[in-house]
Amino acid sequence: MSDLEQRCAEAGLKMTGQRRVILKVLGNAEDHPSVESVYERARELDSSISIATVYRTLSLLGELDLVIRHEFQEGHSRYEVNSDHHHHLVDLETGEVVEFQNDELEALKEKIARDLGYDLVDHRLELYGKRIKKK
Amino acid sequence: MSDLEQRCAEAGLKMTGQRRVILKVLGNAEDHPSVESVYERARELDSSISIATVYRTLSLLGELDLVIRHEFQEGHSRYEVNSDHHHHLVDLETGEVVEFQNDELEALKEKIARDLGYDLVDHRLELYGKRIKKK
DNA sequence: GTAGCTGCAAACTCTTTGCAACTCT
DNA sequence: AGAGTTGCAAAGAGTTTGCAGCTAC
Repeated sequence: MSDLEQRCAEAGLKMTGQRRVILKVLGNAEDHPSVESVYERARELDSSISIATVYRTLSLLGELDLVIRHEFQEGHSRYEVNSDHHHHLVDLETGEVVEFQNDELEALKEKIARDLGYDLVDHRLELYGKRIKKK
Repeated sequence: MSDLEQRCAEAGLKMTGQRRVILKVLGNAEDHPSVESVYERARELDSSISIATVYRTLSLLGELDLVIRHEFQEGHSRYEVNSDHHHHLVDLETGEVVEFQNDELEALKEKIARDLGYDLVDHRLELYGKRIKKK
């Protein structure tokens, strides 16, 4: 049983065939797939799966904090398994997503929220850039 | 003629009654109104205005960089006039949006992008928090 | 005069939901 | 057995668009 399946079981979710497939797709993903992509990849493993189930499952997994839902400026959601905390830089030319992490940044945003009189609950930081061409 | 109207004219937009009304609503807004809010406020000034025109106008103004379109995690867009650069902290309990600016943060995100080999073109930073209760 | 703008309604995209059948525990 | 899950199709929210008439320039 995969780690994700384990955590779902602990949360009281029934481990159906469809869920196993979706968890497998998410676990194998090396990118940040859209709902549509998850659906397509899942269908390759079980062609009877419906997109409603994909939506329902991703939404459940999001509530359990097993996955993170992103809304990059594209008009739809993308998902990734919630492992280590990091942020994203989106390559505007290729759509590729680069992950990064920066402690100074983490401390700074906590401080900003506190100075404004708020407890930081969540945040969103995305950079959009173009690759510097080497000569 | 307002500054916004001036800039629209320079961009070659026809200054219709509807546009004047929408620009006035945006200029007077002290919050970050949704399309629906802009529509409602505009209708108080000209009850014949249609929501399609509001969408079309906001979209045009966005292309001209006269307004900024935000997609806070709410499922719809919000707009504000593009003046000084700043970021937003969204109060999760009231939906209120607090603006802030931080030079250290600006420098840091430039540095992060550069270190990853990218020229920073755009970015998005939003904090979501709850007001610290005073006893 | 005419290119551009408008209101209306229909269409579109992404997402959610009611329901009857099915399945994991 | 029974609560939870599924596929399907319909509905929902937010947004865009085709079209015929109108208006700023």
